[in-house]
Amino acid sequence: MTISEVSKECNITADTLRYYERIGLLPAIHRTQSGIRDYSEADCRTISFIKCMRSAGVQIDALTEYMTLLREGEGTRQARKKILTEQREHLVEKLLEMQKTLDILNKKIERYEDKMLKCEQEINK
Amino acid sequence: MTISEVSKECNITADTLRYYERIGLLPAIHRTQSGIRDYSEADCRTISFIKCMRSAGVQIDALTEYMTLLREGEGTRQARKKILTEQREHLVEKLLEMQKTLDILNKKIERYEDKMLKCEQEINK
DNA sequence: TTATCACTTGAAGTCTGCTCTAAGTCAATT
DNA sequence: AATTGACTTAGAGCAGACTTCAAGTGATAA
Repeated sequence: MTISEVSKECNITADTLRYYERIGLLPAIHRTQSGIRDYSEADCRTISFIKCMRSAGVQIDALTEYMTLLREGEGTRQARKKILTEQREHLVEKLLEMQKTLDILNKKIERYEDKMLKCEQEINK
Repeated sequence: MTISEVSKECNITADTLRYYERIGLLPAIHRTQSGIRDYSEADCRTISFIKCMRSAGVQIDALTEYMTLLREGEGTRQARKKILTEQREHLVEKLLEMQKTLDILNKKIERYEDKMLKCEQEINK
């Protein structure tokens, strides 16, 4: 697959894909004779995974570390698992915090609704 | 309250507090004769609210807009409510996305555990 | 009185994560 | 043969959100 195909399929710009490769988040992608990137199915799955993690706020550094270990093979399984569980913890923490914020927002919005209702009643008296 | 007291209480650096004031997210804080910031209880509540929203990823721009409207008074109630409900929608969206990511992470970690278990069994044969 | 300390300012610097530009290559169509 | 269009590169630029710096003020403790 060419960069633009992957870009469309994964909804990620070509610039970002090249950027990810440059910083080592993606491996060196296979090229055609003319030097054009040719992404494999596995590359696509990797990209989807990265996109998912990034959209949830997982830092590029952590992902890069994980991907690097993955390329290093079997011996790094423990280390990879550790990264994933760490990131899971961060995620859970963030989720709780956001839940708390959502509660506060809900209450605030409710108060706005109450106030507006009262105003209307005042007008219709 | 001085900037350092607020800084400690709200767990936000003095630099950030000054920065927030400079960009208009916080109002011009009352000063002592010698020009030192003197935060009120209301200021503190505002700061706590901002901190909460920021930690959930609400953009400074949206908060600034909200705070500006708040200072403009009663006539801006509708507009303020709109901002809050918009931000709530963003939050809910993000929460769902993160939940999805968490599921994927959980599955991936599970697979690591399975594999490791199998390896152990292999060794103990 | 001098040193210390918390505060002040405006501006520059930093970090993360892209995003864009300029200049060029290559393959395919007109 | 020339044009089109998708690709390539290195490197610059940008947005958001701080963070640090340099230089200065003003109150208080030794």
